[in-house]
Amino acid sequence: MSLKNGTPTMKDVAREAGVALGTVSKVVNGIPVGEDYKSRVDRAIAKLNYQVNDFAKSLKIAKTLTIALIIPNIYNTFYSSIAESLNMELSKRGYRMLLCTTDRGDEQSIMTMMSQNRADGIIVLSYSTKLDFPEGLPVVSIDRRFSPDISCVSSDNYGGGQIAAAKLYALGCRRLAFLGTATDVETEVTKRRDGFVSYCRQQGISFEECFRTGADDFAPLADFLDSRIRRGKPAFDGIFAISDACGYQVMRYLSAKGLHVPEDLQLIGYDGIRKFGYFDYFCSTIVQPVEDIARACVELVLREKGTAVPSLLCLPVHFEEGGTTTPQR
Amino acid sequence: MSLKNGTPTMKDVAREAGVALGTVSKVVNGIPVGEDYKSRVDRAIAKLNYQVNDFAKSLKIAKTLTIALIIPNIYNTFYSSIAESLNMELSKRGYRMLLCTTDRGDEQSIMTMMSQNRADGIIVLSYSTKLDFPEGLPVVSIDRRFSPDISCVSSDNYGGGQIAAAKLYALGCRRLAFLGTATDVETEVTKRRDGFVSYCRQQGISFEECFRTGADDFAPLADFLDSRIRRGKPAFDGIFAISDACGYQVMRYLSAKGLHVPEDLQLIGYDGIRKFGYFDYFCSTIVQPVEDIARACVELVLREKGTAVPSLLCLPVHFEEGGTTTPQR
DNA sequence: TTGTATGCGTTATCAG
DNA sequence: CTGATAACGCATACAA
Repeated sequence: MSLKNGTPTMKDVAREAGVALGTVSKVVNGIPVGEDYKSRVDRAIAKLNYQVNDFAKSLKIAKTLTIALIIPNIYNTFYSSIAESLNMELSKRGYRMLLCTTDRGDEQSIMTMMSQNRADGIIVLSYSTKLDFPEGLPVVSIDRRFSPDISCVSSDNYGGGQIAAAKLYALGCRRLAFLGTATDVETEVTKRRDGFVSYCRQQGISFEECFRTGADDFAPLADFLDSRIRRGKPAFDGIFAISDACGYQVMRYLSAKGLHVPEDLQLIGYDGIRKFGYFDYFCSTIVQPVEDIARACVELVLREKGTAVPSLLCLPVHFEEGGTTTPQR
Repeated sequence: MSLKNGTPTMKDVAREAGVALGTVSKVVNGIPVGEDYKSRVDRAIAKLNYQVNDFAKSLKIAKTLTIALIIPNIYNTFYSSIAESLNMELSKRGYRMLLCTTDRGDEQSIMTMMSQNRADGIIVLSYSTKLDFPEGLPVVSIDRRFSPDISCVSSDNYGGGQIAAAKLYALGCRRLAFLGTATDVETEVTKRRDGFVSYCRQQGISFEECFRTGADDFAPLADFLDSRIRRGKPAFDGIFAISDACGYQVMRYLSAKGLHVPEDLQLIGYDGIRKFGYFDYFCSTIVQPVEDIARACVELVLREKGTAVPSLLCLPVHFEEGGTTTPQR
């Protein structure tokens, strides 16, 4: 008989099993106890359908069993897939995820909020203005290096850029273009360009590049594309866009100009975003290993204090055909 | 000076303010205390940057301050926008959201999990097999009526169907088609068809309909479309698809067949999903009021026990042009 | 109105 | 190895 509201407590289990409270706690936490004791406790737990109260536990061990995820939003398909994978990985380990979106609201108040007693660690994916983190809280960042002692997890942006260039070249493109975003904050994402440029230089491939200032500022790219289109023919035959979203905008613009992809020129994006989250890709793309990234973040943020952590962890990417490149042979 | 780990407790505040512990608690919870007492406590709170420990509070008041969201996944753009809005609305009221995705994992174990002591209420958006909810826990459902005493919030599916039919008709379509999904579980979503059919009948518009068995079963629709295309011309000039995702699949199929949208036929979907979550719509669509739905869900699930709740709450939708209908004048 | 004491469900300490 | 018992931080009935 459970005492009051129906949820059995450890005390109930102890009484049911005829053992002391501490013994139950030990069994629950996997601390060795006598064989017969253990089985009796196990039976009582099963009978009462007992489950530990996370709140009491948290209070006692001074851990929240919660990891905060700071992310711009969750409706952008890339962010949401990251969030989903993180959530799964965390709950698999008995942690909950506290979702903090920053698009509408100041990030700093969020930081102070969780510095108090709401999270045991922070996973942050944010390209926005500088934020400083609460002392002593493990922080793992995605795609951005805040400081040497804050682990950063990202896809292999540099390698991805190389792959994109190599792919375009292999598909017959000889004059390439990189369309990117010139952010005010330095992130790993810029390495996509570096890898691309590196490959082009190394192989002696001619290329151009153009940058916009943000995701909502397409004008520079439009001007650039305009200036490179003569008599309906573009000055290049292969484009590497810094993201699928950027690539999509480019495609839309090109098609408005009467150009056809991939016939007139081929295009590769980055991220691996699918329509509706699970249909076809928006464009041929360098796919980020979202699940691996999530797993790495969780492992790092849950790491024992004191163990050495890498300052940067790059996970491999791969190319996926998505209709904006000519399928090979 | 905070005692041990740096986080000040109520006791610290009491000592700092020179009042009793209970007084601090009262101030924090807005219970009237003497004016001078209150100001002293407030000052101490500010000085120490005190913040209540949610876990201790939860333990004491036997509430988790947590609402569970049960949803198939979070990468589908519609689901993720719902999740984001719910999260914002909940955190605005001091609640956290516990995200439970059901796509990969059994839903029932989730239910029992939260019946124990993890959530004060449940918001569920799931079309999957029957699930029974823990006793005494407030449950609000989206798009599906589990039982008369479980509030259901949805967009005005019936009205949306009518709007779609009316719109197509107003745009000159005279032979319509409805493409839907025949689910095994009855949901509010089916009313999209009902509203559509109702309008057609009422106006004497001829129409056909075809159903698939699930989102991953496009074959029936393909067969249907095939059989209705003669010499490159479809037997109808307007399509209402039960969702944007369905509409997108249809568009893709039609374009593979050499048909042009909206020239050869016009198409309206449902949901209001944008590419990448914030670009243009995939198709002309009936837009769901996601934020309103979220707000309604939160209000209902947080409602005081005993207050009467509606068994069904329909929120208005509206049409948005998305390139698959001919823009009006 | 203010202060005190008790207990929420756990874990951890320490004596048997 | 086991079993009482003392916190953890807070809210609240109860006493002052």
